[in-house]
Amino acid sequence: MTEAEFLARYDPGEFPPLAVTVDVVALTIRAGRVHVLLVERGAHPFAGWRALPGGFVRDEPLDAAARRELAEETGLGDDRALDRVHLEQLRSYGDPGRDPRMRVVSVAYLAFAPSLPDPRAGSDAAGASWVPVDEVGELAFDHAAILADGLERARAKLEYTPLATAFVAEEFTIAELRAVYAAVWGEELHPGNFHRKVLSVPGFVESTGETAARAGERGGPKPKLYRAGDARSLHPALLRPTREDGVR
Amino acid sequence: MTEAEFLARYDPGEFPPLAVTVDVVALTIRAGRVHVLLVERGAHPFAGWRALPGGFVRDEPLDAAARRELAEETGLGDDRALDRVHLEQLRSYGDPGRDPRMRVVSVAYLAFAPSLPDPRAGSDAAGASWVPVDEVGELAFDHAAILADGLERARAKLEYTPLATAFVAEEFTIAELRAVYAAVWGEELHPGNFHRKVLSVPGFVESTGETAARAGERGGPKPKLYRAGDARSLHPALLRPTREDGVR
DNA sequence: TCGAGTCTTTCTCGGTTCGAGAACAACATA
DNA sequence: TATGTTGTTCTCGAACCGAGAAAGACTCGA
Repeated sequence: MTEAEFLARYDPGEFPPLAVTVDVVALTIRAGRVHVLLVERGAHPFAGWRALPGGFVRDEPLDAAARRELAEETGLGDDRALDRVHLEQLRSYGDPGRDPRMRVVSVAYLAFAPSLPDPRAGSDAAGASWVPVDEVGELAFDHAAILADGLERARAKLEYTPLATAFVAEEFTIAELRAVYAAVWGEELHPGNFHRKVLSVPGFVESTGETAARAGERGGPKPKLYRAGDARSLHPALLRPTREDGVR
Repeated sequence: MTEAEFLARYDPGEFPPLAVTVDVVALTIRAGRVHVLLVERGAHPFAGWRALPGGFVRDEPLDAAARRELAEETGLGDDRALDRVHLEQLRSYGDPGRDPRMRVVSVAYLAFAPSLPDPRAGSDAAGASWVPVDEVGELAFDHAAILADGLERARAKLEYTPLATAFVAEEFTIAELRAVYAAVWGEELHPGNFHRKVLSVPGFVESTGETAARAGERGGPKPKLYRAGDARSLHPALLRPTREDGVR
């Protein structure tokens, strides 16, 4: 049997019905707090509940599906702002029963974005909005668990990758970078030590040679400006302040 | 429309045909070299090629499917040895065209096992065997890329998790643990420094108080025995010997 | 305009960790 | 018994880290 013959005989119907979706955990930072993009579901199941943006996969790669869903829900489809969004696969969720309609395997993606404008509702969602992660209540399906996994992944990746630069504008100050770490880790960092570490890691940031036009709202000198370097991992790493021994 | 009404009207056929499989990257260490479990495909497509063990997902959680496939391909279905295998999700692969038959989304799993016996071929595979990873040639589908991703994940997880203990027996020596690191990272480690670091990380290993009955084949004192501790991450981490700056 | 407070940036200091090397005893093999 | 190998412990200097502080530069309110 040749490959062509096999293809002709192949019957997709022999597999039980099963759908694949992508769900996107899109994170950004506003006013020093981590926010996640949520939509309000208009259709059953979980009508009226809030959920992660997502939808069924079409004839496209998985990451293209994730980017498409993100563009639709933010209403930034044609905007160049989405090009700067860092997108990576989180993991897949496929427990039977996680969707009451049928077996649905969802490939979750994690997106990191600089501060984006408020979304306009796309066609799929009754409404979309950025919600502070500590004010997110119950979510549809198992989306609360997916969000928790995404946040933990983000916290971990700050340690050993230059991920924080995805949350700030193209040019940024060390203090803005420190604010990203403080928001995601939920604790303040020593400004002096943070400054020393960031500048000592090769390829993390590079100086633009320029200085911000204005200082912070409450005073201080005009900070220097930096842009992201070419490093893809941080050596040495920027470790989180010591966790209690119990966590391990 | 109530939830029940919605379920009754729901038509799974409106989605394009699509299949979900699990593929398993099962790693073990034999004679100081990393091996991966491969099967020889008996059916089209890629008949005669080697591939990762895997198959279609049934009415079961994804990780249960991965464990089932692993049991079938190793022929260790009833054996208690599989309980000691560490299994975790790697990531999903779903590019259109990765399977010539139809759209197939594969959820890849990564398994770490102490030295297992040679597999007996299961029903799905013409033959299964442990192959040194540096002797693996071309593989069916995109399995070579999946294997590469799995190896990179394994290398990274050795740094900050007690994963290495999954490759050794329940009781082990520090030297055996060091051999795991040497095999996965592909370079020798300083015995003295490794010893100091492993014992200094809280919860990595705990002493059994006993000593091995015999020394190594080529001499040396009888080493002390340890078992895995209760830590789920290593603080401080066991960092890889410095990579070149170019890699970053 | 002046003073108080804030913030960036740089420096110091002591404790901890790390890599490299060495010492020593226990053991296997020839 | 002689020789080589290995597990374990130790030393030493360099690098790194957390905490604290100092010096300016700046904003805001009095």
